[in-house]
Amino acid sequence: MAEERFDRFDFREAEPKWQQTWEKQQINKVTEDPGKPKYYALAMFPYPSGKLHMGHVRNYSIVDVIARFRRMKGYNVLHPMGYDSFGMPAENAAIQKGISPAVWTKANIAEMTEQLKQLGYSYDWDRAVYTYRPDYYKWTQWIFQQFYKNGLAYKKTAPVNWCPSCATVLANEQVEDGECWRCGSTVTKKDLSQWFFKITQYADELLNDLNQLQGWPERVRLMQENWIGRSEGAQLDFSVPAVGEKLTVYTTRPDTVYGVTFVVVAPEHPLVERLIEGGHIPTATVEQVRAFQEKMKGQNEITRTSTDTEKEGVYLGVDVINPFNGEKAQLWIANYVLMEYGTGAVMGVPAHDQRDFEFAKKIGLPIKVVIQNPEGNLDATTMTEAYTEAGSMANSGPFDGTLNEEGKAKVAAFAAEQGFGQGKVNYRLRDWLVSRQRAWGAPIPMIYCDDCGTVPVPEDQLPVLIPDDLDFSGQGSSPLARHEGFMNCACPQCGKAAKRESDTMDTFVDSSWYFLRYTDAQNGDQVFDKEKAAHWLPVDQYVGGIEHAILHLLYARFFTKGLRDCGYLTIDEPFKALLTQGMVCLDGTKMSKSKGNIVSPEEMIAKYGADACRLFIMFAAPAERDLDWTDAGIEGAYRFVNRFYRMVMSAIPTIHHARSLLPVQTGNMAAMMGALTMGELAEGLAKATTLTEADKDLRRITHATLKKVTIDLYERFAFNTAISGMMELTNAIYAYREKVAEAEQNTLVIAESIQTAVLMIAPFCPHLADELWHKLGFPTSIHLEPWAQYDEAVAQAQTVEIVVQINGKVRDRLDVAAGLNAAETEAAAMASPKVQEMIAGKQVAKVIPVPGKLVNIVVKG
RNA sequence: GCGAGAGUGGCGGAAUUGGCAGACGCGCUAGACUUAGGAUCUAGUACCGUACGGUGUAGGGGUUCGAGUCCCCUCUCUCGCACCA
Repeated sequence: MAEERFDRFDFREAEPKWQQTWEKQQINKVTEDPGKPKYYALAMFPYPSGKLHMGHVRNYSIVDVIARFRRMKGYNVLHPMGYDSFGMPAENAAIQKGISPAVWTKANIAEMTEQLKQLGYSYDWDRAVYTYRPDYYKWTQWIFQQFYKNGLAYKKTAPVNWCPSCATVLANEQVEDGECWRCGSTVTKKDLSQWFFKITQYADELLNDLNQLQGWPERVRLMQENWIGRSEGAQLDFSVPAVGEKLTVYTTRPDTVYGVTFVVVAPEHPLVERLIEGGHIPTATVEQVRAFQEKMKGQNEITRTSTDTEKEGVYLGVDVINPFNGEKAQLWIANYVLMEYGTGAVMGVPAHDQRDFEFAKKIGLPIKVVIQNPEGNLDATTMTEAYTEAGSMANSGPFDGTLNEEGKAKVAAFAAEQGFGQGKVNYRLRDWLVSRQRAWGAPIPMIYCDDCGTVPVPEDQLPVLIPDDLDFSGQGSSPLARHEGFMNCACPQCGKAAKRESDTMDTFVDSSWYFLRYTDAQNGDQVFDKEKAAHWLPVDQYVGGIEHAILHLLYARFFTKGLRDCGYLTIDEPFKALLTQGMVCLDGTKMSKSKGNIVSPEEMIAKYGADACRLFIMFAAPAERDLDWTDAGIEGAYRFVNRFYRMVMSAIPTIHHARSLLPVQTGNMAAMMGALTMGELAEGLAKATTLTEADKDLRRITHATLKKVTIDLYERFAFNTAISGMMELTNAIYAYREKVAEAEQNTLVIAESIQTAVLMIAPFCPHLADELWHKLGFPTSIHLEPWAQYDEAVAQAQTVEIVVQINGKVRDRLDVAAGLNAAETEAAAMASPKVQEMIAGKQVAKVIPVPGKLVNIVVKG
């Protein structure tokens, strides 16, 4: 017989063995089961860039632990995986290396799937989705058309963000500090006709429903709230006598409208052109205006819109009229007014807006106080900054004396009554620009016909396939636009020659609905079965990086609401709870290829095994926080895996011996193989009458640890403390077996503590756990076992140590019976001779007993 | 500038409800076992002090019998937004 390695968990042999066993037995396969509560655990699916990095390992380990734990707790768990596999890197590989994007993508997916399997994640691979495959993007295109039919997708010409390096447009959310989120190039503006999704239609709902998302981190909700940027105010029409038209301004402070001393429009405001065309602006000024416009164009958006940038502008030499009081106000253009927000025109109230104040001071424009402070001493001539606090309206005609907060609505109502304005809500959120001038994405399924206009590709002709003979030599327009066979088609309505849309969809469209497809991934006839979707959704726990706080999470929320309104979903929100995991760092900075500070999961798995890797990454830091990778740390996890293995292996003969003393019912496979079931153990221990103090202690620690770990995994996602609890239990088991004479050791107590420990470690180290479970004599996988039940009574200590403080300083420690009330606790403390000695001759002012914890005696003198 | 979060031993971190600060792990020290060990097991390890004891959770103040935890001020770091009218 071959020598069995006893001192170390042979992960090289055991991990692949168990992976194959699970796959063969299909233990991770899941279908709807009305007999069990459902649980949908989801990790953000990866882009197949090549190999897994530690960030992936962290993300997927967290979700796997949650999924495995929930399964053991009796839930029917949906735990899928897939690939967000359209996008630029594949196309760049095609351009640079001449490999087809599909081939490149497929190879990467194969490699990453292999690694995910090596890590022992419990995915139902039958549900995998691959966004680059026609069977997926067919439905991406189908959803586009549902949105089109329901008015949620439209085409318009607008100044859009353009990344010159990626040669494509970008959504607002994909511009970070004026730079392309992907390549970092400075983004410019271009006027183009592009497809948009009408996310702004849901602005209010997206904002309000954030309140429902109590399972989300506060800061993500806040980021979305800020991004949506709702503001309440009014639009007011100033008149421009020179051209006989209205100039509408947007303001959140209609209560200050009587304080307007100038009006500013964005340099690119159309009114400016009309004033120039009409000859209303002096020639010398026109030159200044043109120069100013040029200067603004040359400035990138960051500098122009930075708070630090000094305010500057040009007086157009034209006046506008305030409709409230008929007063004239100078019309200016200035750098700090943006065409994109509101109406591109603002009223200048220097007394009550800091920006206007600075501008007025610089230029020398008048300042007029119209909100008086409670002291009543606000004076335009002595002000050093704008007064933006509450007050009562002054110099404001019929509104004088009105509290300004009330005045806001009153002024807006008055404007509406008089026909020169109305209350208005504004959002920072823009519609989502989804067109991309790239080939490796889902083609937008639209056709342009000279006679019929824009015509959707009929549903039975979906998907619009990406040709596999694209020319990526990278010249001029996108490869799709250059592909004659793709571009030329017949109009579905009139049959005449027509052209296809050459743009593809933003890859964020693909990832906005992948979690819906998991509920029915192989459906060839529908996007998904409505009932299956209704069964699994919403996602119970979503886990991913904070970098998606706005982009992906906002888009997915929008898609959910959009598909609901198209009649395909019954939920309002896709992700009930969200956990944003921290980054994996090395030497204090995020691991990244460009910085070269990478620890490769591949090497770590090869050296320490998947279980040790998983354990370390879950132990080293709380899930939300950044984690510093250390070699010493994973060594520690590796040591613990082996220490745990030895603990169980050395106890197995004892446990099997205990089995032999008990009757075996026929057909009990586990019993025949020497195993004691958890039920038998509980029963046996309930009857046991000879438990020693050491036995009771170990049982108490076992049950207390089980309780702690259960709560940590169920309610807190405190994986690090769950693991530390298991380490403590391991230490306690070692100590018991070290300190209690062998003849005195209780086999049932040992078996209970050992088996409980193995069950608890199963979600973290699935291979180790199944190996040990098997060695203990169980014929079936531990991952099909129920989670152990803790006994509250056993977990409770019979005696507790209480601390006796005198004036807040610890002076004595007493062992007292558990469950004493306040008076009994106090009496126990006062009975201590040591305490009596220390308070002798002093006046006891007060005694504060805290049952089960401490007693504080306050003495004087 | 605004908003959010964080600051605890040599290091990662724990303290869940205001109640023994430093669990657990790393590192380090010593011992045992060993031909050997960078394996394993055992013990120790916040700081000052020989000790009795004292001091300690970024700094300062406050509430309380009692504060890492609550309140106020200050500092540092991280993230998000950044002239949004």
